[in-house]
Amino acid sequence: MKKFKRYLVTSALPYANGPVHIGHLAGVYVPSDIYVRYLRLRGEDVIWVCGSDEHGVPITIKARNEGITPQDVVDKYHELIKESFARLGMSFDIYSRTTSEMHAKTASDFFRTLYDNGKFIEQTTMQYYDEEAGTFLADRYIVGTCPHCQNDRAYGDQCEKCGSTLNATDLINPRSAITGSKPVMKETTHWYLPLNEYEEFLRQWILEGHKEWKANVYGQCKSWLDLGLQPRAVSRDLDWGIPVPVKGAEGKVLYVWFDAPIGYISATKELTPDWEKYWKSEDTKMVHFIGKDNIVFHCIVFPSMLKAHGGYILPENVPANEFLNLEGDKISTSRNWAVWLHEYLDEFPGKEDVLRYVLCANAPETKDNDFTWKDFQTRNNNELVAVLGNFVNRALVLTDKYFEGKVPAAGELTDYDRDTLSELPAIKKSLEENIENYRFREALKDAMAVARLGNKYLADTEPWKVIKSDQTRVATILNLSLQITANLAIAIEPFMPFTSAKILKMLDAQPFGWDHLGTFDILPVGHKLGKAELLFEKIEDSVVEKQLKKLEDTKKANLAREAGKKAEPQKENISFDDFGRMDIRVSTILAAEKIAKTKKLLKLTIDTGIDKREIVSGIAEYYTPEELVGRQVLVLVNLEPRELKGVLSKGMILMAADATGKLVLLSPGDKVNNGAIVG
RNA sequence: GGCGGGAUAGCUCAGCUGGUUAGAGCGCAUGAUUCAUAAUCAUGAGGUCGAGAGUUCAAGUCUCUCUCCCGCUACCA
Repeated sequence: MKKFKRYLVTSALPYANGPVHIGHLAGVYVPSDIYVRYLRLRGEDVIWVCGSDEHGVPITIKARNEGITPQDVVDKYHELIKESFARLGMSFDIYSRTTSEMHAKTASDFFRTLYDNGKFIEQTTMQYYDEEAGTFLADRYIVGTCPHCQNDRAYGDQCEKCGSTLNATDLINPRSAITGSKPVMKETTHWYLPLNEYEEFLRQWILEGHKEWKANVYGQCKSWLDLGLQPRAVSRDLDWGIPVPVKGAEGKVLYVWFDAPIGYISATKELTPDWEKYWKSEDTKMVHFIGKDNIVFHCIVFPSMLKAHGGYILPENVPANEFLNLEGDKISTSRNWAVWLHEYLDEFPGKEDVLRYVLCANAPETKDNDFTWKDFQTRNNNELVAVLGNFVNRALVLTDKYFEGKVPAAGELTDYDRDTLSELPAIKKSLEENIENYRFREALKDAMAVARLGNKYLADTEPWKVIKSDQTRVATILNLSLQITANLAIAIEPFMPFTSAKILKMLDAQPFGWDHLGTFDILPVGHKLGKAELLFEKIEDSVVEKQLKKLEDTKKANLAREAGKKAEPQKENISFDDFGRMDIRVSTILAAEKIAKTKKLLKLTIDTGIDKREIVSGIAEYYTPEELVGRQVLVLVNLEPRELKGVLSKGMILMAADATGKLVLLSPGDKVNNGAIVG
């Protein structure tokens, strides 16, 4: 195996348009902190860089909605994120931001190098332009009527009501989100990174060279490569971001996905003048910690950028986690369905490690996982309090009671003592292997095994009984128990640094290096211990109930918001003649069948009274074919026929969307003959 | 529909290149114990490894088909 001299660890840059929640933590930051703390304990040369990702359209939109500047938005969240990370003990060597001067220069130079070396394709296309604001409009800045569901607040890239993916040019009656004016098409030039030219290199590097990557990561990459890569635009028409450093590119900035990963480089530069050692030496091991939504950018796009630039090393591994759900539902910032880190820290002071423990023990390493407050409570009470805290407390209290809080001398060891101690090196080995292979859940179990070992040792040796007959033996037992406690402090440090520090304080000791793990003379005989205190406290049902109530309230608030949503504003007036041209008839569904190879489409055979015909309708998600047959519905029969998936659809079934976007059929209130005119 | 990931004890998950009676933590039952935050320790119950077929002396592990869940993607007149 390749031997590395130093490590460069990066964690996905959190996007500065909101606070950090438990999903971010479990997926990215907690695992990377564990990894980095472990490497440091081993005395490795390691740096860990991260920072806020502060460019991009969503931030400008948020700023506009709140009536503040984009800089205000990112300042606010950058500070909030940075502070809450620090409070949770995230041990970044640097937590920077992409609005820093260093980053602007680094990203700009990076682009310029690629530009000068002819690595980009320049392409001129037509895009919407707002003449009133004098600016091109990003997809998100164009609002119009969705061609699918008639929602007149659809965005240029997506309709949030029906979930359709759109192109800005699909919108009916497009208007600018900035001024409300009607945009015009105008020529614009952009630069594209021809990813297709890197396909072969990526294939070799990933598919051949990194078969050891996690299944989800490797699989995603293979999927992308097999589909074939397309050139990807790296610039945008926007006034928030890093200006494209090319003459004539005024009003254009680097695409946020181009500049964000370069933020890792900028942050390293800010951290150390030696930055090149970490980015350009083959004996540096670079590891990107990310969530699964970032796989393509870190495994395909960024490596292609680095390759195009030349001189940079590539990541050795990209351990991406899946997603964490909350109480059975997907975490959502917009629906406020999350446990926010800053709120947790305020509501659970002194319980930083509890969250770290629970998120690691239940991390979505191989598949999406669920965070529940009940599980949080159970793990705290039955594992942290009962196993870890209890063992440390027992060892210290017993020493205090029998030896006035001084480390007693170990006499001759029994076979049982030796058997117990021999477990530690094995635990250490397993712990190391698991961390080095990014299996943090298993690694945490190993660390906890040290405490379990200690509890078992005390239960089996029964010092509280032996003390009546053999004080020397008890001295040995407690010496070993305390050595195990010291071992425990080392083993849990990467996972629970606060608790580790507390144990050290109780032992009145300085941090031990990783090398001491598995040894039994860490604490010298006669050493006076500090004061024992409880490491963890039980979490009562009422605390859990309070959090559940909070989430329930969020749900209620969301429902109320949905229900209270104002109806869409009325559309422009039309003439009676316009209306008269629509031919809507009452019809009966005679047959319904799912169209193969689609998820939403049903082929309906209907009796319109005029004839029997087929209509394709996208309601398969809401109605089964069986329940449709025999129902009377309203049908727009003179709509231009259109072929869908090989079936000619002659007309449209009228439906209404409820608050959740679910489509509901409309039927006559009483039985009416087929063919009856609606109007 | 295509692609990727997942489906293993009540719950949360390990099971690497196929090899003896399928493991862990929590929960449950029983027993032991009282130094400890009613914490601990031991023992046990509990699994046709999503379904079916195949390859093999041998399959949770490989192949095929199917079902369900998650993500990306196509489909919505």
